[in-house]
Amino acid sequence: MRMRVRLEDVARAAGVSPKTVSRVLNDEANVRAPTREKVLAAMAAMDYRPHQSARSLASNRSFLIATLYDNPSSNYLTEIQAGVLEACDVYHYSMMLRPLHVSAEDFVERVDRLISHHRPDGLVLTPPITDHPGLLQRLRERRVLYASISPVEHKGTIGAFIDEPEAVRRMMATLLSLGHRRIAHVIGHPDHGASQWRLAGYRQALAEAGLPRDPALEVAGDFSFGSGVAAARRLFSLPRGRGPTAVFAANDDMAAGVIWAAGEHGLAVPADVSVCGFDDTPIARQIWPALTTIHQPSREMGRIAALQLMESLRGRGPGAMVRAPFSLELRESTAPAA
Amino acid sequence: MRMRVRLEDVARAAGVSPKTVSRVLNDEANVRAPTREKVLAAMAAMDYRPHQSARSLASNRSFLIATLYDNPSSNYLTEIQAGVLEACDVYHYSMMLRPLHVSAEDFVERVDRLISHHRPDGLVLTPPITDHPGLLQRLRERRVLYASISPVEHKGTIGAFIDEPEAVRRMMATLLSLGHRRIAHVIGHPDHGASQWRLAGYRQALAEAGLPRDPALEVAGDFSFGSGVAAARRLFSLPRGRGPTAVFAANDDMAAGVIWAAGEHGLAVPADVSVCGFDDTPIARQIWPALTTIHQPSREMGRIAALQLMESLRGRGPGAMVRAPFSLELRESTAPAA
DNA sequence: CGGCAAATTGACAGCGCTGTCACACCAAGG
DNA sequence: CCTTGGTGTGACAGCGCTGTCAATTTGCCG
Repeated sequence: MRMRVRLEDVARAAGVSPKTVSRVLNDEANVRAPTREKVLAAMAAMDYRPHQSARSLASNRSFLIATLYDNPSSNYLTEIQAGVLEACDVYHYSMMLRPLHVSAEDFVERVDRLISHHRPDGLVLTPPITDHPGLLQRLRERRVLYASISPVEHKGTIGAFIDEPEAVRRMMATLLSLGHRRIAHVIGHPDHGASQWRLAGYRQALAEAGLPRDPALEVAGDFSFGSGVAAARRLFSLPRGRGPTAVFAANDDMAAGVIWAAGEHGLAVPADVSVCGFDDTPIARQIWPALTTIHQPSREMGRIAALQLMESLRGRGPGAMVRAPFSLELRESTAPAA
Repeated sequence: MRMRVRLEDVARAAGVSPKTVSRVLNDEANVRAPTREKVLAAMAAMDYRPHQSARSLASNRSFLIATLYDNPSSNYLTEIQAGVLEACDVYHYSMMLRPLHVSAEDFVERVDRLISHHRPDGLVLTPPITDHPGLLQRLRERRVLYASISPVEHKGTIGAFIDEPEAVRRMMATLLSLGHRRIAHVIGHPDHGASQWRLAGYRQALAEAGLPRDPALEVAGDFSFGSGVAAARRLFSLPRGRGPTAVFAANDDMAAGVIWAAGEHGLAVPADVSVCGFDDTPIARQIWPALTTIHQPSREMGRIAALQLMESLRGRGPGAMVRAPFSLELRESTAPAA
């Protein structure tokens, strides 16, 4: 096998110094156009591939970003991940993935070790890691740049989000307009900001519609399928007339659990009870009946967050917190109240 | 912020040469126990973290493995991925992920570029990439080590697999013992070895049971939920008495599609038709009724494959193709034939 | 105790690239 | 004509670690 082509070889071929090739490679200013052309031509002709480790060592950058998550929903995460990878492709970065447990004793320390070990140039944080005060503080101390997806606090943070309160309002309006009056809510994992927004939105919508709030209809979950099943069992065991005619679950996995439990209890969806979710992960279309839900452009959000991160790494402006559009997907799991 | 601790600093503190610290770091032979202790103590005391890029540059290793996939099933992949990450943790490797399209013109070239760019020490291949002759040849040419998960050809390859023919046999035996005689099969993606095994196993089981083979009951799919729906629509449209009483789908996603289509056609599962899948991905428990399926320990297989890879990278033996255990999960989607 | 092989340790030169700074060159102004 | 200041390019010294090979120490034998 041929020896690898090094920057020095390109320099020789182009008749310039290695440093000039380095300049072209890094897209630096102050290289005359003809020189740049010559170098680019030589690179192409020799099929030059820079050695990342050497670049990292010399320049103290890693061309690596790490995506941190602690999320039981593999569907959601796969989407985010795909978006981040798309963005990495554009900027010739690579990505590493890191599953974590926010509630673990050594959570911050683990991230710390990750940073020391792999020295990523930046991080992409996903909920609920976006909202861990201890971690955020540590990152600021270490001057590690990060982008957040759907964080609770937008100020001073770059990343992507959707207008959650508005989305919840739309979902509740839909259920109310179908004539539902006894609407239950399956609450998400308490560590997630999204759980708060969705619960608050649910309560506010009831209040605005002049409906009473029934504590029996607010059931705790943790975003997992199983917790949806458990919550639904409680709801469907309520005495006649006190149970819900519609269930708004804080995410799709739990909504799927609710539908599963409905089957178990001999309830037909949507004839006996309407069910809706949130996020529009693939499972929303893979269950029967297909789930009415809020479509959250997770992949796009991953892409945007990573782009913001890499642009601010490159020093191209400070980056921003970008609002992504959501949509309400009306499918077969909801129907007019009986 | 303190300057980073370098190997040289540890050497000074331990009173040995940098090279000796390097030896300890790399777990090399020929370091006396007391020396090793001293060095380890100094490392711990100073919280030393080696600089990966420097290691890579000097030793021409990257401590990186790449997992390549082209698989529509995010559940399956998430599991594999988790297993590979577990193994990476043990050996202090990192992993990168690469989605690809085997059928793309430039498939091999893309992998080639990936290798030149990131110089992973090894690859983990997942189906159907495990069986792309062009790629395998290229990898051998470039002397890139790889581990395969469920490849068609085991010879000369390291990785993990399950005894597919035996698993299919068990599944078919179960359906037959429930009294089913008209059993349909939804075939997987033609590029995947698993599709061949599962189809062959299905046919063989019918033959051994003395049942006729009905081409109308063998329907093509591609492992996706949607293809399961499409296949089932065809099956459920067969004239009375010619349709199946049980459907064996080549994976869970398609089985979920079949159940979805059953709902659409007003067929009850399992009262009117039994359905079973293969893989036991999370969706198997998240639909109603829960899916009878073959549990494939995907996570474990990912872990094993990555371990085999890293052990052979370390020169600890040649690595092996390891058989992982499967199990039949009897759930609610199957029942005796009507 | 000398002598030899094996085990252990260290000196040194890079790995392939970029930061720093010096130098060469040019246009405009005095 | 010589400055001045900006722009473009190159020389050189590392970045932090490991491979090579030589030097030293150790263990063991007669």
